[in-house]
Amino acid sequence: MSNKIQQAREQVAQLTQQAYERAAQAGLLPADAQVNATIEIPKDASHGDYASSFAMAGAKAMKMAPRAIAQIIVDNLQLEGSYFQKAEIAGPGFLNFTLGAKWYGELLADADYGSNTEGNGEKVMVEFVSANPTGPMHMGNARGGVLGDTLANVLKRDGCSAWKEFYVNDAGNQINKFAVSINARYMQLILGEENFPFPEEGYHGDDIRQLAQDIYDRHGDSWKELPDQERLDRMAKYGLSVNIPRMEADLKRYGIVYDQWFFESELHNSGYVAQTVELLTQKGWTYEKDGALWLNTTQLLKKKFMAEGKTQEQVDKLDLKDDVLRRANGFYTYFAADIAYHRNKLEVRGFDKVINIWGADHHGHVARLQAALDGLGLDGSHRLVVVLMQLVNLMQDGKPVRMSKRSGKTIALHDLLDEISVDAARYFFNSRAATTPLDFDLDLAVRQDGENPVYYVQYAHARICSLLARLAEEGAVVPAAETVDAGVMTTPEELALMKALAQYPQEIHLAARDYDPSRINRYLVSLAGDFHRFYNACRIKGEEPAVLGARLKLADSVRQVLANGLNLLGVSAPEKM
RNA sequence: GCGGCUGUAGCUCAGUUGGAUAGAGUGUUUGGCUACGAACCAAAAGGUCGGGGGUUCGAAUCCCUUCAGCCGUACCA
Repeated sequence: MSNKIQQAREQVAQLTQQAYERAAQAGLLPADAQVNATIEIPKDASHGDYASSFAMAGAKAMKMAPRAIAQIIVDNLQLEGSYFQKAEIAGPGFLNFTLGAKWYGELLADADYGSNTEGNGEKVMVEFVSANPTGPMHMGNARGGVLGDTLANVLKRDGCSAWKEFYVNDAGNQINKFAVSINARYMQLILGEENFPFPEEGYHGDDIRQLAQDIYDRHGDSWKELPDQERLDRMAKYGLSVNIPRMEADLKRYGIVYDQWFFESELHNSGYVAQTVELLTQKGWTYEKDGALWLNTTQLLKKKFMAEGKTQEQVDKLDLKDDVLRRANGFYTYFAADIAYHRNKLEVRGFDKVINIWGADHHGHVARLQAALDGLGLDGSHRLVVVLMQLVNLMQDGKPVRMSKRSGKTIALHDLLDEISVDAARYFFNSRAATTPLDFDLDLAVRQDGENPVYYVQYAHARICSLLARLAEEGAVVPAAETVDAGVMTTPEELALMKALAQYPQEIHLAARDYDPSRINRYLVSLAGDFHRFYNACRIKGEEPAVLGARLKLADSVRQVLANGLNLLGVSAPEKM
């Protein structure tokens, strides 16, 4: 659907400018005044549909009172053939424009709801969840999952080419801890719990015991005699072979299917991490100290911040530190692998932009990763976008429940989905902008009633489907758009509903632009509300044919937008409830 | 110290480029189905937009300052 909101806005600017030029030519207003007018949609419908600040903004340049300017503009406006039926002066000098039948007619005639072209086919990757494969996914992953999945959907509808990716951290210390933990449980099975100490830093969850039990069931105590390193390698390999498909299945159940699962281990095994670090060295960004290889992050960050407009003084005040890329023991750090991974995204796979959904506790790593990519000449400062997601507070009985992976007391995603519907979970986790903490009320979440706003939206959809079906039985079908006269719909409820429909493409664009898919939730609730009010105020059945047809068309358009919007969120649009 | 996020109605939160009387849900109070779905709608009540300065025709929004809460500042990932 073309963006009717933008079109009307542009026309207000155009009409106003033309009126000004006409008046200037007639000597009524000073010529060649540069006026920077804003055009907005008034909150109060009695102020018209669009308001221009032209007269107020031009008062200084023209040395005239705003209302006097406004009067001359209105006198010289030519609205024939435009989207508008009238323009009035109000308040300190606002020019208030009211939409007419032409605009509403085009709106209903445009059937493709929500396919923008603003994204210009930009190749974008959204990497999200990327949970450690050492245990079940938790509430934070549940939020990040919806956020990333929905954002990618929104970007697609805005005209980008969006790719969904999961980065599997199957290398490094966490995996080592994972192996050591399984190993300890395995040895305890054989030797008895008291005869083999469980490592202080290990994972304490029951899932680790289960993995050890599985290994014991299959192989008995035959792994006990293996050399330590080989036994640990086998433990890790087995654990990952169970956990990764399990994560994939849990996410699929949650409505999330990735384009690619990318393994960190491949970056190491192929030598790409080493090669990337070597490249940084060639560019002069590294140095050796205490046996380790360091990245000169301080310099890179200073360069980045200065380029962003910070002063030397501000930059000097910052508490910056360099980072280790290769440890004294010869192993590469996670940071080194992350640089290589993002180089792969931008350089090897050629994404124009990469978006990462990260927990807010990782915010300290954003600037340094961008700076490292800058150091590679990849412009990470602009091409890497990190959406920092505030953590989820699990609430029960009005009190926060502390989560800790170490103690094993986490609420897993699959447990959550046993309690509440996927629809409710997906809607709930997308109900707030990523930057605000989310309180997840367990008591509320388990309720599957009207408390959750998702039902309000779904109900509107089901209501329309039912309505259309009922009328179809009586021979009243949705008319073709070109036969509909939108001008017969004049009640405030009908006008408000049509304007709400027109807002959809704009919402998609803003959600994409701000990386904030939670806008879609709020929009859908608002649209559903506009529909319910319309439904309550305007009857369809039994009305005269022109009105019946127009309202039927309107209801069907709302149904389509609700269905499209819910689909973006990964929430079902039921025809019956 | 330095840095990030947050502070708006009793509660949970919206608030596009600065705009007109700061909104919605929920909760409270009161109404509306012999009607196309009442999982709905309508009305009332509820505010020092954390505090203080500044910029201007005009500030929840921009700038400065200050207070409070959460988080980060590893040769962990």
